[in-house]
Amino acid sequence: MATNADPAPTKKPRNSRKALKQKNELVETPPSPVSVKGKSAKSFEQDLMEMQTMLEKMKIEKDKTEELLKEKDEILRKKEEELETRDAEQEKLKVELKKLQKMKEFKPNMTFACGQSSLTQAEQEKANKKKKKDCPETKRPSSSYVLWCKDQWTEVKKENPEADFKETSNILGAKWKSLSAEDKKPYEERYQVEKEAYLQVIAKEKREKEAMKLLEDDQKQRTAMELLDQYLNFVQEAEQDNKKKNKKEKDPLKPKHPVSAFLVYANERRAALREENKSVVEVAKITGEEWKNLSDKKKAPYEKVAKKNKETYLQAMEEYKRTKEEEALSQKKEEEELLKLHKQEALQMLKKKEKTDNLIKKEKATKKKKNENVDPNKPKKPASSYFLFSKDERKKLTEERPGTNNATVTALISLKWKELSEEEKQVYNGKAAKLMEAYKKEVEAYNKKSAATTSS
DNA sequence: AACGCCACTCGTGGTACCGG
DNA sequence: CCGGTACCACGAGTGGCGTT
Repeated sequence: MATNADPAPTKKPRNSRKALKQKNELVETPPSPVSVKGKSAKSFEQDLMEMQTMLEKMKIEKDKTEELLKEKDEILRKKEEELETRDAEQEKLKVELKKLQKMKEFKPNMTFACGQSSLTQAEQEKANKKKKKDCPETKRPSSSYVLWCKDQWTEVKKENPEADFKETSNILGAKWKSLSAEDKKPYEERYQVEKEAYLQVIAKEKREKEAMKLLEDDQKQRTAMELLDQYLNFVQEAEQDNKKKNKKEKDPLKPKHPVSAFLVYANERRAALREENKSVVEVAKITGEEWKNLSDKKKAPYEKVAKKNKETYLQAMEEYKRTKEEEALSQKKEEEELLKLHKQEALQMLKKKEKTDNLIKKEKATKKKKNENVDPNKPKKPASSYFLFSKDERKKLTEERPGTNNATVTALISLKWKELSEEEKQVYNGKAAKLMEAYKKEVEAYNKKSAATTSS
């Protein structure tokens, strides 16, 4: 009975859609039972049938929704699995991150020249700037105009007390323009003197810098090797105590932070609360709550203690800072001494380099002189047979295939020469022999001539 | 005057401090 | 894991100084 009411229930995707439609139809057709009441019993059987089919349909519907639910469950499960794997991945990443962070703590007792150079560059710049401020000879000299301005400023200000900076500048500018060359001369001279001194200082610094760079370059290799060694050691150690928590190394002498009023209170309450078997977290929560509700009057004693703590902390901190500064100062001095030593070493190196450079230069110069000393009139050696062939062939080849590069052309010539028959070679050999004869005659004549000039 | 550089300030976010 | 506080590092913004 019910089977014919159901068109095709077993397949899923399409049916589920149909099921929905059917459901809607069902919802839309409720008047039948209502009308049943009003109408006679003769349609009762019909109603029963209808209800049965309805029931059947609902059953199917239920099955389908159950199936749908199952599918949903499946999807959810998959999602959960995905999340879990993602969590695992995150955990992995965390571990990696921790490793990386650990790597950050790699503190070799030296720095490689690369990093060093960038570091020292920044440091040097800073130091240089500070130096400029500290000692006047490294300061860029003021121009003659500025020097003159310094002299004239107060005077102009006296004459024009109302004038502000801009106006005073304008007056000075006008005055300077009207000044004769002679009046400007002393300032110009002063500027030149200062400039000269400044340039010397700069040149010296530049030279020292160069020398230091040389030294650095030289040390780079050695440093790199040692650094590599240290790094490898570090990696090994890092892997060994990877499980151990790695906290920053702290200065044990540094005074500890003062305990706040709340912490004083919490510490006092802790013992009692722990006796009540409260957990750590509970204790924290309870003390926090209690502290919030505590009146100012009751808080006062704890605050007093905290205040005292802070005072002693500040005192200790001051003392600590002082000793630290002293340490830093002595260390700085040491470093400066070392730098001096390095500088000397570097300068020596530079001298050595300059010496060798000079030697090379000299050698080159003497070679050049030798060449220059050679009489340009002295007959030149004649071209060989291959040279003559090459000249001809090169011309031909470049005409035949323009754009071919020289190296290829030369290679081709060489090949062709090797493939050349004896007869063909003989042509070039003959030409070369003739040239050689002519050359010999020229040399004879030249020798006679030079002998005559030198004897006279 | 115009420009670059430097020191300083301020706000913000992060962290250490204590206890088990 | 919790509380309040102080400190630190860092970036952005700003005023002032030095140089041309």
